[in-house]
Amino acid sequence: MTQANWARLPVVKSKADLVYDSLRAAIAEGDLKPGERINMDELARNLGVSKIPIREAVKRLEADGLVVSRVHSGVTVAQVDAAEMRGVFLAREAIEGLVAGLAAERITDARLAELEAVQQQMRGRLGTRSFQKLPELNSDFHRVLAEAAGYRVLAELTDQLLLTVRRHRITVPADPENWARVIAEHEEIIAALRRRDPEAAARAAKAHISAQADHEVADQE
Amino acid sequence: MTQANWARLPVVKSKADLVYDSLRAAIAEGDLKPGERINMDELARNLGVSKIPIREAVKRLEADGLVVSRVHSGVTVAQVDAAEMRGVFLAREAIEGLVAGLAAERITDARLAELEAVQQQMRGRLGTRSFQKLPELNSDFHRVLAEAAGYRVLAELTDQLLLTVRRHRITVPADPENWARVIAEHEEIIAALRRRDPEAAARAAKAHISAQADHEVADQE
DNA sequence: CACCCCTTCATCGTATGCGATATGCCCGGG
DNA sequence: CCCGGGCATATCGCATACGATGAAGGGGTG
Repeated sequence: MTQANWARLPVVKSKADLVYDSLRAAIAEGDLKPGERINMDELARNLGVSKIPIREAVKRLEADGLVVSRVHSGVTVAQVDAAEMRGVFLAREAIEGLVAGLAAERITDARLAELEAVQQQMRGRLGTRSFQKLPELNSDFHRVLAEAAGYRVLAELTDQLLLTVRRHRITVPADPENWARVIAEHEEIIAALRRRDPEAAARAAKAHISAQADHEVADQE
Repeated sequence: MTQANWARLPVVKSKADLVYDSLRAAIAEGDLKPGERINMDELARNLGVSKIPIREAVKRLEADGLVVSRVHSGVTVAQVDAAEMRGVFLAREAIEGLVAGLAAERITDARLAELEAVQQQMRGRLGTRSFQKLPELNSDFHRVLAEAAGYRVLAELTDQLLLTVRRHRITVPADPENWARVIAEHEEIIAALRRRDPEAAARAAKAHISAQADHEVADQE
């Protein structure tokens, strides 16, 4: 039964998988910006592979909603619609509230330590004002939390939604004060997890997402 | 800004898209059962196309989590892990509660009529005991409801989660009494929507998913 | 001078073919 | 009788090549 899970982690990665990982990371990091054109032939030449692995990677990205392709007119990185962001945050609030409640019930000490390690790194990065690593660490925090909830599907949903938020956030400049608030709210979630208090954890997680939503989409209307 | 949305509905469908639709439908209907092997060469011969469109379709299905592929050892329809189903239902409860609440605030009369039409069809199918169309209609119901919430992302999440449930449900025989309960609970959701009562709609939707979860995963442990 | 059509080009979509590799069977040894 | 190694085969992964189609620019005409 766990076999199906391991099967999704291919031991040997095909070239298409490597291209997929590369492009996905580039989109997540903002190296490929929304609306930017992707030329498949050029990409194939640059990476030293043929178009086929490129096409397969692009198809997967399209299924993920990260790129859009119009026939015979190129592939572009998907736009993040500001109006949709509100829906994304609402979904995150629902899912991460659920996740935090479940995690409080069943989180192991090892995973709690892992979460605290991520939190510690975020504090360090904030202290040295090296902000560029913070989005990745923030993703790690939410991913570890979601994994602690015990259901793979919840981790996947969390990852998927947070990626959209990261892509949207690229369009706005870094804001140190916001990161300080994020880290403080993460601390509250961790505190509730330490007490194994599902109700408080869910409340803290929902408040965290809600506050972030206010920060990111309030000025859009 | 809405352009990006329309771009995801390609006007002209490539062969890869047709193969994708075909396979996805076959998996949803249960014609391709979990664990079943998919031979790409054979599929290419049967459909009269080369392997390339097949491969691209399979890559998209893999991104959707509907198939798993191990290198040089074939592609199989993904197993639906019974333990994961509990997580899927928890996620659905969170998302569809949110969806129903939003829908109650902003549903149009036209869309409400659409929802009632689906409900009417389900009643008809139950009356004539033609159960095989009910899963599809049930998907329609939840899809229309999610679209009424106004955020594309919520509709996509709903669709994705419900597809997993449908695939799991294939493994168990049809149960007329269960469909009667489903339809009754749908009616309660519709009633709350008619009154434009977000709180009641959310409560009814959550109760609906929760009851279904009890029905489908209770006997698994 | 403006508009339209036609040609040209760039880019996508797909077929074919070959190399790589995991799987399963068969045979020999313990 | 059971187990391990080697070979045949099926299947996948990728490169090359060609056809199809939308986009853009230039020239001609009203």
